[in-house]
Amino acid sequence: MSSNAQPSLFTCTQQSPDSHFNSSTKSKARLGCIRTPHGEIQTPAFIFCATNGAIKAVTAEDMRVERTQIILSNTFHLMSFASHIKKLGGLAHMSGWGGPTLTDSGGYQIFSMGYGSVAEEIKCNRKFPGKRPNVKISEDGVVFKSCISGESLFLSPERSIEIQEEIGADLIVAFDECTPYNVDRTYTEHSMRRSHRWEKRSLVRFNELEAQKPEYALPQAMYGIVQGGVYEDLRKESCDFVNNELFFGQAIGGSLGASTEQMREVIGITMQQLRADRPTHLLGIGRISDIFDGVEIGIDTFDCVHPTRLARHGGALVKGGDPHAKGDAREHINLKNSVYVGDEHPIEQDCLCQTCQKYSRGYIHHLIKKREILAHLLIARHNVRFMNDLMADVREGIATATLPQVKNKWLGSK
RNA sequence: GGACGGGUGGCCGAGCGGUUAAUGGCAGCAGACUGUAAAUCUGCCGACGAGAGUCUACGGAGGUUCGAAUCCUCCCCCUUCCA
Repeated sequence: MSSNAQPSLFTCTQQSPDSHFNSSTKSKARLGCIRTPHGEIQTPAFIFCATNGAIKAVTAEDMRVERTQIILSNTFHLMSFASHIKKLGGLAHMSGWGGPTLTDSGGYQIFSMGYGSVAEEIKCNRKFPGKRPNVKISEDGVVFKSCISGESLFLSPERSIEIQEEIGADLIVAFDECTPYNVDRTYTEHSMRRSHRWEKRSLVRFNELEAQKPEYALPQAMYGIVQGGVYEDLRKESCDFVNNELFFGQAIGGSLGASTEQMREVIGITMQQLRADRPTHLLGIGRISDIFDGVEIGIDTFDCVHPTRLARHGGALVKGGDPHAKGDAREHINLKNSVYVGDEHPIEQDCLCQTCQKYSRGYIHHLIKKREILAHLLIARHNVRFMNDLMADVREGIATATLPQVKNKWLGSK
């Protein structure tokens, strides 16, 4: 390991030229580079979720082969293992990945551990108000009752940062609470202010730990998080907070609303307020269309479980969406569907992933039906490459002012 | 030849007088999935019908009963045990 590693650095290498995304909106898409002790990330980039320190169903080697730049793991899921990770050489080394990594702070679990179904609560109108018997939040921090083991776990800003220091990711995230959609404004406001206080404490602890680090230890860099739910004034207040604290980067978190339209609106408002000299991450978002929306307003990085989870459920991402989809257009094909029986074509004819080089849809369909694990590996691998190629194309589109054409290629002209 | 236990929808398997077109599971057919409690979850799944609904169904044939997959009789198959 390098003994004199430089701290992480973000440079914006190209602000979008005067390419107009549509007649009325100027694109704020930009190219950048995040240099970390474990390597560089060309942005816009997609970050894959390796929650437990592993991408589900894809080896680190295969992630690399399929042109992955960075992966993300989770403080909450790794907290009881963190000291061992340090002994094992840190997240990047231990996992065989070796490249740039990021850890999320565990703030999302304050939310997800509280509610059974994450997706329903974060954006949909759940019929009943959320009650969270498994999570107790106080000013000090959060006690989680693990629904798996039943044990009580405690996370605070200081604890989260200490754990993230042990895990050793290049990029770490301040401890916050991801606010649900279905809470009132008062809750969102109080939660946001508490998250701000927590983020300050995160920063204090982070700076202490960085200052104490021995020569050989790799420096880390911290992201602040913007909260405020769907409320414009709260988002602004939160942006002001993040802008004024000494974070390396900034992430947009919390509930982004109940619909794609609302999400665009919330992110749009937020991006108008955030400073432009820091790398900006959009937490938890990763549909193809959402990525274009985000890139257009200047988001640099995204992370999402969608590509890898979808793969395990039989969904393979395809350019232009599913030609067989009956209802709403969707961005993937469902290889479980019987139309793929005996289909000799690869998932995508022009895809260069290892799966598409060798395996047919018909074979993968068969593997899914027989519940062979290999199905997960093959589809996940394709989806990983798909996202990486998408982002590479997006970067190319920004560089050559052809982003609208790139968007059309990946989303179809519908 | 005798005794015992069985034969239920594509398969396995509950039910043992009415609320049963018939619990479950598997298989099948779809859908969902956005800082991973997720190799998960949801719906459909006898036939015809868009639907209301109408048929046909628990080995076969009779019978008892207002009413039978469930009780009785005979027959046909199968398991195990005894000769």
